[in-house]
Amino acid sequence: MERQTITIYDVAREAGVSMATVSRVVNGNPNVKPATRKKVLEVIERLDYRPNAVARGLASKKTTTVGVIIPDVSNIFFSSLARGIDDVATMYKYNIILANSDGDDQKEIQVLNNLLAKQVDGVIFMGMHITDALRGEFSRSKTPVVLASSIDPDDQVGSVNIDYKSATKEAVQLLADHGHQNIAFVSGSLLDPINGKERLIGYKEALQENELKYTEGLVFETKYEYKSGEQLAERILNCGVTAAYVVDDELAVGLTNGLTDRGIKIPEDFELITSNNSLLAEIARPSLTSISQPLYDIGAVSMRLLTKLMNKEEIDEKTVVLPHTIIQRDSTKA
Amino acid sequence: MERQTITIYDVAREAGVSMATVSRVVNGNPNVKPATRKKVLEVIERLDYRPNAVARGLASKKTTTVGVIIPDVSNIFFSSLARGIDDVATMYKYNIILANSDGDDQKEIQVLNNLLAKQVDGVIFMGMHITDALRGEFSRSKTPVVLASSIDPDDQVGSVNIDYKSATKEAVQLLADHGHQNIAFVSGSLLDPINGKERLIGYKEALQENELKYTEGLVFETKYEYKSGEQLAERILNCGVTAAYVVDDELAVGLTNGLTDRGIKIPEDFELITSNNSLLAEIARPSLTSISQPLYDIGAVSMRLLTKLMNKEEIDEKTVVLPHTIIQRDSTKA
DNA sequence: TTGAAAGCGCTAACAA
DNA sequence: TTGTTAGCGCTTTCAA
Repeated sequence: MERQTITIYDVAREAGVSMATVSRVVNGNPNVKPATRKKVLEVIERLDYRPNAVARGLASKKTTTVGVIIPDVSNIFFSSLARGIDDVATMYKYNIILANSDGDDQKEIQVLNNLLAKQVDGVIFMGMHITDALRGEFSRSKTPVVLASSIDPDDQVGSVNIDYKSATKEAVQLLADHGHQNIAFVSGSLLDPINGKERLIGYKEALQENELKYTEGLVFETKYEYKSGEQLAERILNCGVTAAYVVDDELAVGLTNGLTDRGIKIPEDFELITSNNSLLAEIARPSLTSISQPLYDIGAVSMRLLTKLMNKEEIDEKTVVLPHTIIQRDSTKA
Repeated sequence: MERQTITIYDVAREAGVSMATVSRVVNGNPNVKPATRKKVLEVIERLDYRPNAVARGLASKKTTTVGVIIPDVSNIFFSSLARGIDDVATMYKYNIILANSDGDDQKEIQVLNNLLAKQVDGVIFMGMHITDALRGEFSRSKTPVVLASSIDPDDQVGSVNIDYKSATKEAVQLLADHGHQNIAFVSGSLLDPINGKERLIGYKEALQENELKYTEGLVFETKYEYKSGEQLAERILNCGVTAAYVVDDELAVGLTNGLTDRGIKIPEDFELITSNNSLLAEIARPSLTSISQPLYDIGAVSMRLLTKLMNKEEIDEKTVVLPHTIIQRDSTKA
């Protein structure tokens, strides 16, 4: 009783038409007489025929699948992007192959090649920085690539981001407006362009416009982890800091809890602004004032852009910048 | 200057061997003379040949891809599972196609069929409940299926879970030990077997063993959302409840914050235990005592089980039950 | 150890 | 409107 796979050929024979005709009705080609279409559809139904997407992919050179390279799905920041990507992908009848890279340069390349071997029609990449090697792989493949919430100095590929520099500047400005003299910049690796090029510059500009001195001692480089934030509390206090701009929510919550555990009152004694407005910012106590990056939208728009690239549609602008706002919560004074 | 795709045929010609031989060396078939292998490898390198996985899939009827149906990647509970799945998948050279279902019965079926059309070698399903329709689809396809953190009364397919009943019982026991008379059971839909069959029974058993009366009024059915938890605080207090077992972390944090906002001191006036030990339980203030489900491991073990199923290996037990513990934090008294 | 050749299930000219 | 016929790029007998 082995279940026999029904092929297009079986349907053609049963319906008394050619494979081509069956293929046409399956693909919604209008050049089929209604009566024929009806007959074929009936047979398809009766035989429970399901087209084999792999064969289709080989013949048409389209897999309706896109590769998504993500540092870590279990990180709420990236998974929010991923959700936006998948929803739009589904909307356009694509599936996504999701591959975790841990932000590791080697893995990223390996994963990319694996994805290309699977003939994905496009790739969405999330990562903190783009190595030359990776850039090389991108450009030698003809497969369209879009960076989601990742920036590349020379934008050969599409990308969707917010204006990190301005956003940071606004956040730091808000802190300066509240009279803080020592405002910390709490970041992940400064080698990542979003931190080192965009945000840090925004931070410096804001300081400058408020006639505050920039000191390297107030720039804290650490990991995007809850624990790291917690541990940072002590060091930050020792530096006489009274306000901080933090680039990551998990880190920010760690810092918040670390400060609170040391008896610091937020926002009375210390004000803090985080960057991603993920659920964590809302959940934390006190809840965290945050730059609102439209994470879901960044994912969604990235995928939308990718569909255009895959269709070779005319693109007005390969580099999309989405608007951001600042959501005031309880980690800053009203 | 169109980049010509290099096929196995090109390699064969350049190396002066047949396609079959190239195929053998690519697939590591030992029946190739070392000298020949070397020659072929050189040509592959020189031409930068990359095998087309789609063609391979069509010819071999294996895609080295598995489908993963997930209610929502952006939910930390599921994304933790997903991470475990992907890591093991990578280890065994599989890729995952991730598809969000929103836990919607219709979508689940649609997504499953889509995945099967793509000829995935196996499917991992996460979802709160399995409808008959879905069960039907599972059994009529020959593709192996594993449920990750989802239970099915008649276990036709593989599954990996913890013992929800016992875990719940232990949690409620701990609350009863602390002298609480009115312990709430805060759940998602009771129609979902994990809640309605497993956990609720564990709750009832614990009550019974402590000679506490079971009242429907102390069973709260709501959504797995932060907001829902927050809103529940008022209702719960009105019922004279002094302790709660909550099935979901997001919900639990919502409830915790809702209670705290109303001036309730946790754990002094109210004790609470949650179920998933995700990052949220750690981040919340007070931090939440939680059943520790090894989420990553459940995902990892599910995928491992699936590889066995796909290889038609002998399985000792299709239904895996992983151990759980209770992590004591600050939402319960020491 | 190697090669020839028949598919895998479908799409897409091209012809009719 | 429909059918014929090449492939798509690879794996896998079967023979040599």
